[in-house]
Amino acid sequence: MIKIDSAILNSKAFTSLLEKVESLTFKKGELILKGGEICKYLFIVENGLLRNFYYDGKGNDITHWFAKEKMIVTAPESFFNQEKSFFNIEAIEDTTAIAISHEILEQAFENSKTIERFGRILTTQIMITLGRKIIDLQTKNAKARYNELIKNYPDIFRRVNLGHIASYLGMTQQSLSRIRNNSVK
Amino acid sequence: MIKIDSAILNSKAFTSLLEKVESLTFKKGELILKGGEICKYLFIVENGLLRNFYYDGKGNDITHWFAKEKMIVTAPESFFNQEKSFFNIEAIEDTTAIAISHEILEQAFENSKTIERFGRILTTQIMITLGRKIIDLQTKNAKARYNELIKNYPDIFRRVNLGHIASYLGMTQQSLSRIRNNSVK
DNA sequence: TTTATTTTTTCACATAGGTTAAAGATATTT
DNA sequence: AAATATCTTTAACCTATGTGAAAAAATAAA
Repeated sequence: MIKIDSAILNSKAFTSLLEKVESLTFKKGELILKGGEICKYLFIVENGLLRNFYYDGKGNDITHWFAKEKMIVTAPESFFNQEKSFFNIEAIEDTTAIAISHEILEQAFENSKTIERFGRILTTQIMITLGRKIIDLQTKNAKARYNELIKNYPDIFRRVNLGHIASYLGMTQQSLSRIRNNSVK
Repeated sequence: MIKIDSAILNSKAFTSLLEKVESLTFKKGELILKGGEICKYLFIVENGLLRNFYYDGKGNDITHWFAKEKMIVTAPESFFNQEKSFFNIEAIEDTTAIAISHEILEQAFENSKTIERFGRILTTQIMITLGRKIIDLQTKNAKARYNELIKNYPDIFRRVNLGHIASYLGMTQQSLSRIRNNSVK
């Protein structure tokens, strides 16, 4: 979950990039990108909520990433390398999002050092976030991971159903329910 | 575990960056960066093997990242943001590594679009790799994660002790041993 | 407001992998 | 080559979390 700084969103280079892009709308429940397709867009959510998730076709649905207002989401390996996507993206709420196409973004990277720099810093922060998540999965138990999320992103619990949150936290929905209610230490 | 493409290593922009940096040597077992310190360098291993690991002070030692020849390693959040490090770095073998300081790299980012671009692409690939690892931890059992590593990086097993590999794979050393020997499905 | 649908909780039971401790191996130092 | 230190395996036991199924609650639709 990566929020884009307003200073950047309002920068000259960025606003001129945004002039070239479309804003798309999605209905709640809509599947925006299906695994196996090539991801055309990187989205910046204006309003609503998107989630990126892995689905293995056998019932494993793992939320990888939520994106609410001002947050960014895509299927990274697919969008940046223009290969078949490992992830899916869906709208959890009715959503409008700025959709930056691969072509437009690559042009922007070519033409603007500021944008290139912004891209580098953004991916660096995501890299850091994901690295922490790996360590959390390996060192914290389910209860501690839950507490961490509720501390840092309490609003997510109001907007997303618990099944998605559970998989994001690396546990089953039943475990999350058990943690929330029963007194799991 | 991210390998740097030779074409990039040999590019003009990169070789001119490399003229400005030092090559450091470390003895096997040497702690290069201790959690809590600020990470000065991003390393590109020339010879030997480094590992980045998390240590919580209570016996949890989690290998996060191995770097052998031509691979890159640092403590990302510390190096890029110049804040106290969450991770440690140590030499697993006698190692020589190109050590690019934060200052030099930031200058290079400023002065060279090629380097800035390289940085962006590199962090993008790391982001993708870490994203996959999260899904693997959540969907694959210990045995499957082991098989994956031995398929993709068989040499790591020859050079690194099993305790480090086990924590990299998100399991205890005893579990790894059980998987290797007993017939765990 | 009734009916249908989706989400959340509950519960009994199963199990992968953790824990603790010790014994074997292997490597390193004296 | 003994002695010491480090690494790996083994084994018995334990527990956090998964599984499967159902009930309860909430939400949406008719």
